Amino acid sequence: MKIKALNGFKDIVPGEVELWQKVEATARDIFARFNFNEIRMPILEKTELFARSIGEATDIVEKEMYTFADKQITMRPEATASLLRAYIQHGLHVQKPIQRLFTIGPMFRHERPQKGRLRQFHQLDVEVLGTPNPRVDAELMAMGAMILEELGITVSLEMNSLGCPICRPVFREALLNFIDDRKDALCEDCARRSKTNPLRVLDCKNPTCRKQVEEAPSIQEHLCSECDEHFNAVQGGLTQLNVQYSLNKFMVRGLDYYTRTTFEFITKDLGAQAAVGAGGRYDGLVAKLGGPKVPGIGFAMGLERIILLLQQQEESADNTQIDIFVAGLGEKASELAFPLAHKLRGEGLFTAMDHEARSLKSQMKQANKVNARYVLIIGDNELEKGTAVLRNMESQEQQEIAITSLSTELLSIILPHSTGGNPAQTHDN
RNA sequence: GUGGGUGUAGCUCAGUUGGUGGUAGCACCUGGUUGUGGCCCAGGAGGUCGUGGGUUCAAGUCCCAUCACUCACCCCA
Repeated sequence: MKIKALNGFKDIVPGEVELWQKVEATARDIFARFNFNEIRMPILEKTELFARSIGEATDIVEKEMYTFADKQITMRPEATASLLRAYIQHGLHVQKPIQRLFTIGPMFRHERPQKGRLRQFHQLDVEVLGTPNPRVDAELMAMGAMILEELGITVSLEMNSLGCPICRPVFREALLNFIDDRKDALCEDCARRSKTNPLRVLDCKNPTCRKQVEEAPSIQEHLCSECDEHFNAVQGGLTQLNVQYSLNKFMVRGLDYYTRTTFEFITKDLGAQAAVGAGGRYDGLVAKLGGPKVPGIGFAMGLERIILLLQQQEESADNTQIDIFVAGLGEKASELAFPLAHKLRGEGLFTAMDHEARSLKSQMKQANKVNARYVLIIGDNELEKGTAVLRNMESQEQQEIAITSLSTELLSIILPHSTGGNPAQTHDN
């Protein structure tokens, strides 16, 4: 009986992992350009943290969390709660009044898996803490758009405001009245939602609900003057930054903590899982978790969904490269080649070699397969002469090099990777 | 949690009315003269036909169950 990965859990194997590296590298690069700092948190937290931040009555907390009940600890279903906990615990607001933070890592939710939805999935998550400035809202959306754009993913950005503790209850009341008038026409789910989280009735997918809801009151017309001013300023900022967006009065959030600005990056190409990224402002949350009274805003993107979109676009995967393949022929030569390869690696060369004592033809094939730029051939002939043969795989030219000065000679001929970085990133040229 | 679809080689898949598992493609290994890659050719290796029952002289094929995967609902990134 073979042991397989758990349902909803996936391995990322060579050939696919290169795409992940590309996405993460692009995101990190852009985070740096926007002056964000990385933070990493543990995966396990006290269950209470998520109950308090995400909301007791949300689906995530009610039935989707991986919890060790006896220990009252839970594997994080999202990043914001953990990040804020760390922010509060380390007093980061004292060190710097405005913190711009990002994190990348796995999240866990026990849902039925489907396309673009796994039980362990990965998010990149961004939070700006310490300022209510609407420019930050616009800047964040612009950054999210830039990441997706540089990856070559086309999405639309939809935005709404959910108001604040002052104006949202007023709107909620108006909405409840509206729903009450036509509750018979709404689907079962919406009947339930109207009690638990009436705002969610607005984004029901059921066509008849949708039709009913078209006439529903708009939150955008119920905003208090501060929220309305903020909402307008965010839109002004987006225009200044030349970010395309559309307003969607039906867009609400499943998590309790959002206030004012909310937004989603939507794609048409992922079936039911349309949201590639989503986020919004949560001005009361830090205080609610016992921290300072600072506003915050953030968003998360689903890496699996981004990867799926990239895979749909182009089958181009990796081409990792090797600087030199060391081919030893015969026992004596291999005896010399083995430590030589190690030395080259120490010098910074990406070096491959085969330990199975195979034929030269076979080793050449391998060298070709791993994309080696050069092959160094050491056999009995060479040992006698005190030389080795260096073959340029592309030009097919070969030259002899004295074994005594081998590594310095090689280094001068084979320039190490100019980027010095991950070979997966050098595939552009 | 609720529905639908699909399970044959590492991957993508053939498999006729039940009659010994494929000459299929990709990938892998070894060869095509003595020590040179990509192309081509030849050979090789690789499978408890998801699992467990049942019908039958005979089941990959029919029936039941179960598990897994997958899509959708729900929810969300």
